[in-house]
Amino acid sequence: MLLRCTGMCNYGVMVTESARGAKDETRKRILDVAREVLGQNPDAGMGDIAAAAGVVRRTVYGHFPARADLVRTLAEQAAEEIVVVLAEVNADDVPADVVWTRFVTRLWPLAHRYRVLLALRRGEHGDEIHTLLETVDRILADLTRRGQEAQLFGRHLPADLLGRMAYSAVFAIADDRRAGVAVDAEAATITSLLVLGVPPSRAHELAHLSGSR
Amino acid sequence: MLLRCTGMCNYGVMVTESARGAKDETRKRILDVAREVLGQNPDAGMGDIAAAAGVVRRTVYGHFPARADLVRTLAEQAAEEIVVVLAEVNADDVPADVVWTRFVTRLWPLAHRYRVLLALRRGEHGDEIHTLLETVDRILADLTRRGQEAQLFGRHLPADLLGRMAYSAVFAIADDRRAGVAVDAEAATITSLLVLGVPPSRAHELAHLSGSR
DNA sequence: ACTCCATTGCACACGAGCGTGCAATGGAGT
DNA sequence: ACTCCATTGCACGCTCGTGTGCAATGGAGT
Repeated sequence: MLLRCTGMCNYGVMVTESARGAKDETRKRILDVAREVLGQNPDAGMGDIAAAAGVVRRTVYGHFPARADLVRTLAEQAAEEIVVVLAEVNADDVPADVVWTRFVTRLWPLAHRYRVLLALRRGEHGDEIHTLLETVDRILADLTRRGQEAQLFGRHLPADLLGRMAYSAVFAIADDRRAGVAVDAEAATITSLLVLGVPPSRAHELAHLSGSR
Repeated sequence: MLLRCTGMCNYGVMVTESARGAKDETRKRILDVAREVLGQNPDAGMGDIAAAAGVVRRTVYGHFPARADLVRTLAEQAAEEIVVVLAEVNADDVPADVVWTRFVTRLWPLAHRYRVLLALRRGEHGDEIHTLLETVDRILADLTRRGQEAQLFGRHLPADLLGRMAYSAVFAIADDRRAGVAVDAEAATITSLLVLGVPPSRAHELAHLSGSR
């Protein structure tokens, strides 16, 4: 009952390396699979995840004491990755619409990894996840506001909501099963720019430049 | 075990009117409350719904033999209402962008009623609801295609996906708790038009005309 | 007063998912 | 060979939501 260790414990002790390596590998696989499974069905149980990962339910509990821990880890990873991308792309001396274009372009290939965030936003853990995405939302709101003040983005919606709409549009596109044709990064970029109120011609121009980079 | 009667049975027999009237009233209240409750939390149980409706759990089962029947009824109602609005608004001799504007304007005041559809689309009943919305999606896809062919809408996305994006944008706006300011129909209309690739100036013009009708 | 009947307030059985405990297995490192 | 230790397999107990059964209540219509 002393120091509950959720996840990474005795590092620095570093046992034989490959023994621990095996365990980490399993843990990683569980996380990868869980991201996929929960992305398609947020209500999937530990049993489903375990089966999909090729292990027994009991094993999952060996890595994550509770289902909530697994979900939280997943959400934290996703939010963290997005923040990193955002930090790399966001520069004050670059026009907001260009920043946004680069952001979406960078985000797109990873978008399927974050379906879990969208799927989880509603349902059970709404509040916890909302907290995790607060940082993302704030950065996005600032960027959007900057774009509005530079007359690059529209003012049809308040900045915070507008930012949320624009990037949830990206996820919505990536999310859409039953796409007749495969949708590419350029289409997603254009759509999100349109949401922001960027004129179609400019949106195409931006997306095309970024796409052929 | 003979003829299972889910919902409206012995009509035409019409018992004393107010006795049945009382029951229908309760049923209606349950549906109204369930729409609200399930809209906020798709995983809400029969107990939650009953409590919110001010009745006992057992009573709900008196009106809907199973939880699935309740949600199906809700989904059917919502889909039906949307189809009706669409039918009233959609005319071949009216430009697609005008039709769309009228559609969103008519839909907006009722949008909160249909959050349940969005909330239910993922989770448990995805397939059933998908079927119900097939009609809506088809009409929307046709309309969108018509707009694209008339050069009114963009071609950045295939027509079916574009249509879905545009009207899910409306629901997304209506859905957004934590809106600093109340968002009005005009803002929602503009946003969905932008998604469709309508130039901002034209989008504002359309939304404004429809708003001051 | 008498009769319907919608609602109530318990009772129960059932299934599903969670989280835990513990002995057994088996592979990789020494 | 011997030792770790991650994984397994099966055992529980627990909670929670579902759906059903049945007698009791009480109000509204006659």
